[in-house]
Amino acid sequence: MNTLGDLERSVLEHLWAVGGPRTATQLKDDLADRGLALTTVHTVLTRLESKGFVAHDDARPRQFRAVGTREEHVAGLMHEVLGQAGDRQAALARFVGGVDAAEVAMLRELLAGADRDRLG
Amino acid sequence: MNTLGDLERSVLEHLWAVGGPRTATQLKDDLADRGLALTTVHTVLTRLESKGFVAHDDARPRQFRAVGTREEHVAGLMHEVLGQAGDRQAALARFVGGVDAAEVAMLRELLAGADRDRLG
DNA sequence: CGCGTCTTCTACGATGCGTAGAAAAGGTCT
DNA sequence: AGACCTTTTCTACGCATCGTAGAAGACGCG
Repeated sequence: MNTLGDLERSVLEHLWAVGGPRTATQLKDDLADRGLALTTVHTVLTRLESKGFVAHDDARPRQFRAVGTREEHVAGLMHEVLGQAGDRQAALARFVGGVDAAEVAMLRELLAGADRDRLG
Repeated sequence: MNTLGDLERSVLEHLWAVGGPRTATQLKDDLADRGLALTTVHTVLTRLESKGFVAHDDARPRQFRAVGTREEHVAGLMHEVLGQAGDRQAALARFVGGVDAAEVAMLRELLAGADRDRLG
């Protein structure tokens, strides 16, 4: 499944947070606390790209951007994880047993909405 | 987060499937298609144990068993993944958008049940 | 006590990731 | 055009994890 290193995750999350394209130099500065070399940022971006999380254009200072949103990614991972369960319903039952009240309320709303959609 | 290798996963899933304790020799035979050496099975069990997925007693042929169920594990992972979302509700919304109708029905039941519990 | 089994210790090769230098490619300024 | 700086790519090293298992030690049975 997914497997991102710490640095890969940091870079990707920064791109998600920024929401737009970013050059390697900008990213290096954005993550200045890490004190990374520019080439390190490039390597990580290349790896993220080969994993399908990032894309770049061919403008001269390359513009890198995240493919998809953080929430899409998380939802996708959740489905992937759920797929590992033998008994999906049992796993879902345990899962909802651990979400907080506000989220339960929201889920109920969403599910009701899904019904309305389905029933026209 | 989680990070199990292929073999570790196979062994753990077998233990989940079996549901009870199993010796290293039994496991080696259970996974005979892999053609593993007994020591390999032991190594993997030891690693799974150090990760908290397996426990053994101190009977003479050691009995290894899974700690927790597969569904608990999956539910735990789902929470872990959800915790990575910036906007949990958005992630949940996307997530439920991708579960099938039968599961949606079950979720609605579960959530209604949660309400009944909460309201006494 | 001696032998077979079970358990632990140690290790090696492959892969993934953080990290970055070296080199190549491309633009800029005079 | 030539020299120079920035950007991009190539290559690599060190470390951790994992599949894999040999070697050696601990244990129980005949």
